[in-house]
Amino acid sequence: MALSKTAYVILGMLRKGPQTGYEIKQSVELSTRFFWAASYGQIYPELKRLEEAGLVQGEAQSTGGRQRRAYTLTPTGGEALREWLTSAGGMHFEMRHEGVLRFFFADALEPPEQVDLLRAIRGEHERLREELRGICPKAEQRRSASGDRFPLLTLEWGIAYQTNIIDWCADLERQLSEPQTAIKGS
Amino acid sequence: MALSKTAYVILGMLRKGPQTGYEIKQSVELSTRFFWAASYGQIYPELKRLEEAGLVQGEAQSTGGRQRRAYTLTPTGGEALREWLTSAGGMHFEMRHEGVLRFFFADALEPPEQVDLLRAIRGEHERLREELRGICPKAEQRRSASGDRFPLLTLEWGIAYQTNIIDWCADLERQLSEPQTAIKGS
DNA sequence: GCTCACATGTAATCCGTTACATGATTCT
DNA sequence: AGAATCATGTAACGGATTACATGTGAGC
Repeated sequence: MALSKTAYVILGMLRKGPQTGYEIKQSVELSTRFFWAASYGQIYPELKRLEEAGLVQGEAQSTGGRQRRAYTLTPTGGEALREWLTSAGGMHFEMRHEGVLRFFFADALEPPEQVDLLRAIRGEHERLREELRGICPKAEQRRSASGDRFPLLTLEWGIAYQTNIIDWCADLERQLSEPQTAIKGS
Repeated sequence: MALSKTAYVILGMLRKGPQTGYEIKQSVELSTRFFWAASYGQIYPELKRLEEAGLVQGEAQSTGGRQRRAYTLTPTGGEALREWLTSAGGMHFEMRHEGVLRFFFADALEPPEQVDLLRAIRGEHERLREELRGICPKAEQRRSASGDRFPLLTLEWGIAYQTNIIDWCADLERQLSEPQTAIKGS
């Protein structure tokens, strides 16, 4: 019964206490989305499957009319999570970056257009970095409250990662703006 | 008639001259794969679609018995490529990184296991970096031959990118190995 | 009364990988 | 003769997004 990575996202999110599908989605948006996204179309069906498999336990919380179903991690689910976290072997790694892809073909553009492209890439990563920085206070609060520093560490990694791409763009923008000098590789 | 990003990969690869599906796949493996992968299951059907749309022109090269069909970029195809390269608006950006995802949940692990995880992540990125470095000579040759420096620049970006993750892991491995000291965020 | 956030879910669709099937040519 | 590489393609499957459908509760 191999689980999808997204199933582990759910198990991981539930390890600190019961959550509804809606809340899991919110957590994902505030944290893992930058290195592992998940949509409602995955989360709700996956919760059902995990319940059938006995890894989570759902309970309807009928607080009046509004339907709400919170899921708890079962001991079996906790074991599955731990097993995944400690398992060896190739971890999924994938990147799809249209900006870099375009830049790869930038030979087909005029120099000013090449610089425009870099500026556009940089702009998107700057926006993303701001988004991440906006999340920081929340992550810091949670860290103080729960003592779990890992969400904050991954967030800071994300910010550093964005900064690297931004700097790369800025460097190349400068180099490509001065066409007289021979441009070396690095 | 909106084209998929992978269609643009094909158009881009063909802009330097005719290539077969097989050759396109090889080019992808040596270059764009690290920021935009493509499989035979996409390339061959896409070539057919692009031919029907008049963006590429296929020609059978029956050099004996072995079947071989090389595709050429048509003027319309070249325009489509240029239009994409210069178009504004949100570029696709996606990352799925199981290592970082696991680290996000590393609170559920014992400190030594946390360090093991970081080592495993670092190991994979070191292997990837070696792979990229292995490709460098070829990219440098091509650059000298064609004068197109962009493939080499993206390759160097990839190497720098891997290095950043490797350094991040190494830093954290050191920090987490000394549990006595209070560990700050950055 | 209206809008926004809460809340759950499904169906259509897209994108992409993997595995399979087939066969020719070249190199050892 | 056999292995590796060249070469093309399809079918099954899996993973994920998007759009849609539905309704409650709280605040303005």
